[in-house]
Amino acid sequence: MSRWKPDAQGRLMKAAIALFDEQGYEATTVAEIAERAGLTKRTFFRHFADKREVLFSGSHELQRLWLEGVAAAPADATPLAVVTAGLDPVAQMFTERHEFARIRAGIIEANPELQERELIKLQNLTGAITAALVERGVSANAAILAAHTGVTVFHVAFARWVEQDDPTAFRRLMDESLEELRSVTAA
Amino acid sequence: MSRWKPDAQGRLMKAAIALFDEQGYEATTVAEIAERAGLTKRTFFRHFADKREVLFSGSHELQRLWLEGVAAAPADATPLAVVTAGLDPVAQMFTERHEFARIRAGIIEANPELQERELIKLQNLTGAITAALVERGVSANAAILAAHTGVTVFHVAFARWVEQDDPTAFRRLMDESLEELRSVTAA
DNA sequence: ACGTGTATGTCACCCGGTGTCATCAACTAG
DNA sequence: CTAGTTGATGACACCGGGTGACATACACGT
Repeated sequence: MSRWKPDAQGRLMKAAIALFDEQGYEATTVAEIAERAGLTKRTFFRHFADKREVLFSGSHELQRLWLEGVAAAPADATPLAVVTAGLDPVAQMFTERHEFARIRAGIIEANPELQERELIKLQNLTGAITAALVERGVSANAAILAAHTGVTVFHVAFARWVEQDDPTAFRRLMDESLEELRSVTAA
Repeated sequence: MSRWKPDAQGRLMKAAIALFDEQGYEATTVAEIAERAGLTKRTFFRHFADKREVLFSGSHELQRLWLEGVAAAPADATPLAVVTAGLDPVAQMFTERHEFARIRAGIIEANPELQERELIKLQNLTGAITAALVERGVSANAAILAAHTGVTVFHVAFARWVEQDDPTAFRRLMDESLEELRSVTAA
């Protein structure tokens, strides 16, 4: 027996999401979240850098999966093909978590603070993908634009995916968005 | 004679930028900014929704100019051509403020909080351009992707522009970024 | 001269976030 | 078995961002 109940971080995340969903993000204090998890405010901030971060621990996993897909792309693939090679594992992960993603997206949509955090996570992701491309020998300019394009496709498709009911539609929605983007940018 | 010194908002902006540049964003308190402007903390928050916003009052002007350019685009232009029609007035405005833009960009680059705010301003801009396109009869999907593309081009070119010394290079850098993006997305 | 509107000041308050020290079970060394 | 160490947590004081409520004093129209 350990001294503390296990998985304090997970308890905090669950308590936070439940409270945000019940009564809203702003109306929920960190002390409330901690209390529901059987902990204190000070301990919350030992596990999460700030109140928003409790909703974004998954962004690391997203980045890891995407970069795995990038690393697995064939050596002769175009920069954009390398980026989109990351979409397969990503789609798979999200498909298994459609309901959770919807609840979380609803919370974020209602709060500009949380949208800001989401956007900077996507920008960090863009930066990581750019670095991976440069590592493969892609020029800095092409890398940054290919990464931006891929993340935009993900972002747009994600928004469409949470708005509809089919959990398996994510991969298809990303392909459609990419096709539409191609047709928009075609001179 | 009016009771108060004129342009309280402008004084607050100038005081804020000076202090952020001198001693950093985090190290500067709102009370300090207000004091340098001859006002109080409470009055600062009557002019700006929060501490970050004092650096972003220009985003409204950017959006206004861009949308003007969009409105002036020929009726038969492609969605992306409509979006990029906004880049002319935008480039002109920034060209006249290269030095200011550099200082401000330096402050923002040093602070994740400020980067978040910048990103959501760009997202708001994307939304406004999307709405303008839909208003012109463009489909929602094409509109959102064309707007994202245009804002990405602006964003990438802006970062390159503040890193070099020629104030007049902005328009050219945007054209180059757009060309690179086209070549990246070309199947 | 008298109300009305408006930008500001004052003050009290809440909450997010941090630094510091104490606590106490689990582990490890001897 | 005992003593020292480690590591997650609690307790507490504190700072700064942000807000609500009320007071103040000039400008302006009547």
